[in-house]
Amino acid sequence: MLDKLFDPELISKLLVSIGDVSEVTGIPQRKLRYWEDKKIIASSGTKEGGTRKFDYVNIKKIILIKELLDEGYTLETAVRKIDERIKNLEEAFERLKAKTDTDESR
Amino acid sequence: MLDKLFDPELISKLLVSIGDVSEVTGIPQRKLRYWEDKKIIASSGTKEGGTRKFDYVNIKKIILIKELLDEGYTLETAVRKIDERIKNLEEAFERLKAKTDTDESR
DNA sequence: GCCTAAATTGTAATCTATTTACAATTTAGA
DNA sequence: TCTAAATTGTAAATAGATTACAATTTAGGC
Repeated sequence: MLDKLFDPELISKLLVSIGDVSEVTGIPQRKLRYWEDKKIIASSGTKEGGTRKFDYVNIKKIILIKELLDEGYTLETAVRKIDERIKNLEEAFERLKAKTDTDESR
Repeated sequence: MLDKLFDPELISKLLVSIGDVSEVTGIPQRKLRYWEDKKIIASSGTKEGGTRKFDYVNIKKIILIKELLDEGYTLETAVRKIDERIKNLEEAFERLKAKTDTDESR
């Protein structure tokens, strides 16, 4: 059944514009672009010459970075500290997506 | 902890543009606007005079409608048939959000 | 086949949202 | 006080979306 409460396949496809990410996270657009320039976060699904879109994992990452910045960490340190958590999140996501796939093909 | 794998609070705030919803679901933008006119789906977070944004539940709804249309149901029947499922989905979502709130304030 | 209502589609003109690329400014710590 | 990191400002151009008009297509009953 495709309508499990949280469908990881679908959630990972939800792409949010920079303006809306800015609203949700409280981080100014200009700063989000700067963080992307510095390869701290990545926008996805962006067509050549098109507009940035952020997915769930990257938005989560932005929120975590913000929390650590508010606690006084530098940007670099904040990123280093959440690195492991984000990696785990991504992996858990991939596992769930893979599981959904096999469930469906059964 | 704010970084549970699926954070319903965050997921419900992910707003997707009509163009991206169209890509994800395979339903043309024009048809999505028509469905909204007919009150079958709702766009949310749309500022006055701004652009439509669709949330997770409505995108899920669009996918379910599409499945039933492909099976040959009329639009009206399709909507009626998934009505209960969508209601359950919304309720489950609200329960999880409420739970997250209390968890955090503990 | 013909008729009707539902369902879908087309598109021009306009407006909103975002982009890039230049650079300037502010902040924190040695 | 000096330096590198971090952030911010903005103009001009482009991408993406809106509305509002209407036309067209489709399915089912007769």
